[in-house]
Amino acid sequence: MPGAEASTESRRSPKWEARRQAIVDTSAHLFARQGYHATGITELCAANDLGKGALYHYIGSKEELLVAIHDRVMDEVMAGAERVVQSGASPATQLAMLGDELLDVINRYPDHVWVFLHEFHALTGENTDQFRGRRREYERMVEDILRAGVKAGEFRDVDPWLTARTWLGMHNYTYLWLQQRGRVSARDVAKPFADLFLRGIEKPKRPR
Amino acid sequence: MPGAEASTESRRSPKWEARRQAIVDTSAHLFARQGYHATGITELCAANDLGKGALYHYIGSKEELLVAIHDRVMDEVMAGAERVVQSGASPATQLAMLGDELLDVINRYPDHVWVFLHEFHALTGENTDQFRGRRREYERMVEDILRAGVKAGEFRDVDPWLTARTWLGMHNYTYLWLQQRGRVSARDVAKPFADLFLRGIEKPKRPR
Amino acid sequence: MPGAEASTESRRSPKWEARRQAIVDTSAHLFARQGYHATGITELCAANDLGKGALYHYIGSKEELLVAIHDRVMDEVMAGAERVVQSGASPATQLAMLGDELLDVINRYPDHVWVFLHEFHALTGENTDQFRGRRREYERMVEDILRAGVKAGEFRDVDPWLTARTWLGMHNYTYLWLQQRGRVSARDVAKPFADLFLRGIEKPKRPR
Amino acid sequence: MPGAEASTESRRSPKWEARRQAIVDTSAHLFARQGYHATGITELCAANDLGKGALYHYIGSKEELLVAIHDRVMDEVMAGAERVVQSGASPATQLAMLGDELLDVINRYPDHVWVFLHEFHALTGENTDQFRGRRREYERMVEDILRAGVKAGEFRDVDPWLTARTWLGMHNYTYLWLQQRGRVSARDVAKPFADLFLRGIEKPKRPR
DNA sequence: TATGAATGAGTCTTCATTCAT
DNA sequence: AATGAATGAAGACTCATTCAT
Repeated sequence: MPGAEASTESRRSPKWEARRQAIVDTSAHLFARQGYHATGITELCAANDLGKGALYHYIGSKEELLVAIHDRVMDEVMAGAERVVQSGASPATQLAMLGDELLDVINRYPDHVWVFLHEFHALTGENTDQFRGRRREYERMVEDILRAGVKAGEFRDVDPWLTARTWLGMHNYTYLWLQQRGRVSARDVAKPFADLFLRGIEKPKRPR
Repeated sequence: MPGAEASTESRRSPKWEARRQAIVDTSAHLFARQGYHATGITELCAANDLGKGALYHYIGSKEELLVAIHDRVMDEVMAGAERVVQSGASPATQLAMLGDELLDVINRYPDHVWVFLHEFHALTGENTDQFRGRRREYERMVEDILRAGVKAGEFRDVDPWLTARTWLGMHNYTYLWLQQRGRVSARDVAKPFADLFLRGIEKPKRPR
Repeated sequence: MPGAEASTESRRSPKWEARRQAIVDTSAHLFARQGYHATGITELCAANDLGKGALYHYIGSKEELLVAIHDRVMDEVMAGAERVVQSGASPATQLAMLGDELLDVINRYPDHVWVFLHEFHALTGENTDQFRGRRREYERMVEDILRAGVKAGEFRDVDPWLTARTWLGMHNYTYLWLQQRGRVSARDVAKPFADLFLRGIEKPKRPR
Repeated sequence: MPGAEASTESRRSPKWEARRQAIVDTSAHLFARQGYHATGITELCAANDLGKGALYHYIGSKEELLVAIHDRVMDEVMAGAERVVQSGASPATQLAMLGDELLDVINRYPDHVWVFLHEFHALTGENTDQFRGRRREYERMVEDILRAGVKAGEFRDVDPWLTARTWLGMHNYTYLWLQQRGRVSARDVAKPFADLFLRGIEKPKRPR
């Protein structure tokens, strides 16, 4: 059940919703380049060609903007994970698919992901809890796939918790450079990643 | 040699240096927990039990503090890398050693590393350039080891640039959780990392 | 005659006038509970179930709203005073009647009176002058009754100016608590007030 | 136990304390003339010849300023009431003394009292509760004196609750005009007030 | 060495009001 | 009659930094 933006029916007009989305995207770009705290409301106004009042008409508050960026990322990431889980493929295949999906999100939303991975601390109160929860949910999915692979004898007897974090580090960390190279698609990275990782955990035919 | 703290001869008394170092460490802790921008000078004063004037006597400016934290990390990381390079070991061994050293730094300076990986954007002017440079230098060392391993036929024919970033992601990303678990030492993580990574890139005896 | 609402002929349709009056009353309630400055236009819109444009169609400006509330109070108060003066009763009776009338207004328009007594400062320009004038006019009526009573030998030789303000204080101050108690009518308060006040100023049969 | 300003030992230097008090007084004047909400921080800065940062160094927040003004009034009022209660005089005398004390405060702190009586709503959270409590405490003292007088047969059988509010209205309302006249002292008003009020509630020798 | 008062540009946010639709 | 997007000045408050003591 991905993309649950509180309610399916928007409380505002589609025009408002579209403009808001544009503002969220523009702001994500600025936040990614300069940092959340270092980017002022005035700067956001200029970038969106809007007065302060008008900007607040769309965003509610600066933190709501941050939440919207986080949502964008998490919605996409969880949607991808959902597709993988429901494919019913083997653990190894699922892991490769999951990498594909994750890098695809990082590739399509580099700014949003940057913000997501850097500015989590700027969230306050229940926003913190909400995203910590969603993040843990995703991490557990990775762990579960690993556990399944180990149980099925497909993978070595690795520590699922630690190995999941290894996998996550490899993939998440790409937000720093994924778009620097003139690569055609996220697959160009996801493929070698899956190669390396699966070789790294696969059960050897004969003990080394 | 690494760790060029502007000049080898301290411009201040040892007492001053010691106090300054203490302030840097205390501040790193606050920055790591709350973020650089979210931590005010007044808060630093309270944490260090010092008035504003006195604090500035030691730190020069808030950004200098940030630079000092970055230095602490980079000095340690580069010192470790230096030891590895000068060991003259095989590429695979060097990679394992490098992981050991890196995780050891992350383990010993979790706050500093957190700040290092999160607040790079807060640096301005030539500070930005300086650390970008040092970071690239380290990345190139990883690439070089990989390249050497490929050349020596120890590793598969992987892309050194991409694979270096894979390795860096795996290891750097541990700053988020390395201290959460009751692990005894950084080795407990470095060992499985090396296992997984080396299996992932080693040249198979027979083609798969 | 009181209640000069700028002109006797309404410039707008009766429907418009009715709706405007409803808005004035709703707004008085909000102003009384939260204060004039603390109540925003947006809040007034919500309370009246109207958009901003529509609200302004009826109110002209926020200050006009405040003026209308002041008018409501002053019109009622002066109308009551007029009835008293034209009764031709004795000074003591007139004072009692005036108290009845005044507390009746405070009882029927608690919100409006609250605003009237608290937010006078928020009026600007000639609005300030207008209501200062009407207020003084009322105060003078009280003074006049007292003066007449003294002259007629009904009251002691009190200072009319000071005694009028005593009377006003007693009565006006009730806006703070008049509705808190489950009293049936304003008379329940007006009667003891008149008792106390008239005893307090009546000419003693024999000097004390 | 009047004047309990949280603690007797000030946490700041006497110089700071003095400057703060001066700011409180200056601000009370502005608030009294223009209203709390209508007076901006910038205006307070100008009136106190201080920059924004420096002003906040002394006041903490605008609401703290409001609290300080309220405290000034309540501390003085309660101190006066305490003196009266401990005099052990008769109810009638106590009532007269209390009027003296109250009008003296209004006379010495006209601005503070204006703010106290007008801007109570601007307080938030526990500040609201605190002052509501202190105010009720004072009201109860007036009620108690009246009750004692009735019980002792000194006063008629009046309703203490209602009569206390009558007394309070008379006296408090003077804040609007007490300083307008060139009166020498608060006693010039307190005396006629006590005369009127005591005659109004005294037990008649023979029933009227 | 150390204090803390002072600075003033900067922070995010809200305001009453207007106007094209 | 009514909408709600847009304005931009003003709101309260915080910031890193300086400097007389």
